[in-house]
Amino acid sequence: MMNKGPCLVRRDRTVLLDCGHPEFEAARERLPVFAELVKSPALYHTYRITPLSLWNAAALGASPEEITECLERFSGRGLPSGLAEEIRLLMSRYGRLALHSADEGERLLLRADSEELLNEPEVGTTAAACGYLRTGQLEMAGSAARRGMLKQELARAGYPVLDSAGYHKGEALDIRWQDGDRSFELRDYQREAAERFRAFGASGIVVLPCGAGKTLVGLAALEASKCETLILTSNATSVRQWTEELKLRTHLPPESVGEYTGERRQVRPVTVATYQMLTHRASKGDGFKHMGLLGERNWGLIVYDEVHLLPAPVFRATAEIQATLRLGLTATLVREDGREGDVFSLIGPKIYDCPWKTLEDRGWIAAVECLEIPVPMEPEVKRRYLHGTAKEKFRLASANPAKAEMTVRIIKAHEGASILVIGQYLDQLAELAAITGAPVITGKTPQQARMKLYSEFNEGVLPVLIVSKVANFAVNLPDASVAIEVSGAFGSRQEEAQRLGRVLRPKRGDNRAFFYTLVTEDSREQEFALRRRLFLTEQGYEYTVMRGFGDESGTRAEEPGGENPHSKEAFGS
DNA sequence: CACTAGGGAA
DNA sequence: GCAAATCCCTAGTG
Repeated sequence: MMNKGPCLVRRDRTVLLDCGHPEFEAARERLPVFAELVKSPALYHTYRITPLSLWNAAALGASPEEITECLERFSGRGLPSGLAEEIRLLMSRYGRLALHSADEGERLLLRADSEELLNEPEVGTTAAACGYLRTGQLEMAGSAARRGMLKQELARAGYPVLDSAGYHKGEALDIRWQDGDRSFELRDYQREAAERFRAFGASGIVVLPCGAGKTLVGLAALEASKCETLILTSNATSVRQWTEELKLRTHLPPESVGEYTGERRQVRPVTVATYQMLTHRASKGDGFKHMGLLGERNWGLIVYDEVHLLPAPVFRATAEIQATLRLGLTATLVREDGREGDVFSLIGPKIYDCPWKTLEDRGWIAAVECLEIPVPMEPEVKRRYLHGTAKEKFRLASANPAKAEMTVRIIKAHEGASILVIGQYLDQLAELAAITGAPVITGKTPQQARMKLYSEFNEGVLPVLIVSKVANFAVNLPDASVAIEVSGAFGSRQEEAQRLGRVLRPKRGDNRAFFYTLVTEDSREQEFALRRRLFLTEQGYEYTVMRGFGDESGTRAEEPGGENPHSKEAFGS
């Protein structure tokens, strides 16, 4: 089909990548810089170049020429007519409109680099709808209060705005690293990310994999900004982690660090709160009781941890406080609700990301082998499957009882390793527990019982632990060297990334880990399984399909010391 | 007053 | 387009 390069570039800004081509790897590394992976069946990956993916590339300093050259090289031929021009046009929009401050910050000026740009109906009417009026050939002016709204609406209309309106100072805070701890140093990529934030002198998002130490990047941002800071994160455990890191790594006195949660309401120079705290309301029609926290002190910086989880009301509130410096942290900038554009406009562009494989090459995270194990249905299950509705089909395939036996085989093959079994349905997990004898942790498991199981698992006393969706949230869940995914949500890319993250911590010895995903053969589960792994595929993870796992018996890896290399023979083929 | 169970929200 | 988990608040209990 393709005679030259690995890519077929189409006029609609999609790119087909041939997975069998010798230059596949090279192309796979370059494409994510400016395109998003949307489909990845076995033979061809489909990428899409969107305005947003181009703007993020532009924010990171890429030029349209580089992108066009890259596409030409990988397609081995010229691009469809007009495509290069379109890429140049879309990308050039980033930076052509800029916001500046005037009148001591009361009003803002929207400046364009050409008169035609302001004359574009999309630009003029959108800005006018935000209350911005023409004040000159190249200029419109309006209220600073509409700063977020203006950026959001213009970006939606296809015209991103470079925000150079600056930030208010915020209350100064004397924050320095705890220098008693000589062993502690930022890793090169953490320093680079923090440096980028400082160099930008503006808001933005840092993307790093699970376990790569995003918290430290956040602390470095605090240290660089030296102002009172509000940190927003996803859950109570994470709040606790932030406050502990703050006390451990910086010389801030404990009374300067506060937690604002259901348990305690401390508003201190550095305050950590949950998103749910901010968005809580007594009942549907009521107002948000705690959104006032955003203006409670003179915050100079707001850190949005797990920014991909940012709820809609916090978006709205964030639109109103655009004069406060913002740092977003996340492992996966993808959202399942399609609001990536609002993250871009209201928090900021991506200012740093590091491909997972790069961290793997440098040994900061484990090298994970991803294996897909097809599991057939027993005739009785198959019969019920064929008669079910679409929804029942997914449920039946996900909870396929034959997965239990397969799970047991995989556990056997990895004797001596720490193994997490992760699933979505409580009854399925209970059944697995009955068969394997391993304990289950679900949302109902009290915190104390969780801690006890965690530490047993950590010490290696407990080899197998079965976990429900708690694995998606629990930041303190111990690391494992093998994860077995037995079922998952409707194609959630984030969930897959989070679960893989459970085995990413570097391993002693050869630094290898295993991620198994059990998928029922000839079922609806397959399509969702493919969707789930899009983000990881984009990051360069390949899932090897392995049929009839463990059929040839007698191959078992055993090693003293717990961390065995899970001998290759056991995974032949 | 401290603690827990249960409801509502997203 | 589903099930499960989370968090916050309140009412009930001892």
